[in-house]
Amino acid sequence: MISTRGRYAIRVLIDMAENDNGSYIPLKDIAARQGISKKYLEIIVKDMVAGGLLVGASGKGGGYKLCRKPEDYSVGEILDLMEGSLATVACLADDAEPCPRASECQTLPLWAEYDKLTHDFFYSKHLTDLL
Amino acid sequence: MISTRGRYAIRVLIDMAENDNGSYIPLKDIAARQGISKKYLEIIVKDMVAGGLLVGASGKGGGYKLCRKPEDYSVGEILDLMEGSLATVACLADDAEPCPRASECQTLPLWAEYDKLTHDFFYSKHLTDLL
DNA sequence: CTATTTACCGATTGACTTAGTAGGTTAATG
DNA sequence: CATTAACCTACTAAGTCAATCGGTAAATAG
Repeated sequence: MISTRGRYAIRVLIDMAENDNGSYIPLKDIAARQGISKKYLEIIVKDMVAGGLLVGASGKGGGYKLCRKPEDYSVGEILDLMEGSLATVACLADDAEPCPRASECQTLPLWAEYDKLTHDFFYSKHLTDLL
Repeated sequence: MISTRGRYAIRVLIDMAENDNGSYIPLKDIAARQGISKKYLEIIVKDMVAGGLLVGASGKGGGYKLCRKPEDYSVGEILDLMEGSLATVACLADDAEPCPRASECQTLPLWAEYDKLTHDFFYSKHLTDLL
């Protein structure tokens, strides 16, 4: 299941792409339009800045701004960043400690195949596909 | 992420298919072969019986037995039963209360497309593909 | 210079889920 | 009738999720 972190991140990016006038957009406006708690969005948006999806600017006239063209954001990248991992099973996560059963595991190929399907699907979708 | 409930259920079925000699297999044997706590497997296997994946028999000489041919078990059915739902987002789960934003939601088609991909993938895989 | 706006930051919380464990009772058979 | 095995209810420790609370730092408009 995709959590609110990933889902809200995508909604924020869509909102920003559709309301982009070149200047910074205050989070307050995005939260109001999307009907999401501004306080909670702060946490999410902070991680998006850290992950290079957005740039922020403090003070009056500040807010957040996209730092790429909408077609250069893939959904897969957004979800990987916000969800930590899209891996189907723990042993296929990037930071997984090697599973001792891996060589004899009869289900691993199944999960690996599904993981590839998932990866290819989400990385083939871009922000522009959602506008 | 697929939890142990779904993963162990598949392993149990694989184990039973590979060690099928026509009679009932005690859970103790499966747990020992798979290196999984028998007590925990009890919970999982109980749900598998309730879901029509297995039949159980009490008493001496009892245990569990497959109730179909291995090719008639789809991975999708197993996971749907054990994980409750394979839905990517809550609003696409079978028991979901309708989302008021659904008609205007710009991401719903994305999740729906991915859900279909997931469903088709797992229902196309059968127990025989894992032996 | 100062009031306002806005991002940024850390800690906490309540509800829920996960992966088990503990301790039995019932059913069947050799 | 002793043994084996399924079946059943309850509990728990740890972790995650979706927030909320109460601030501090930075930038600008007037």
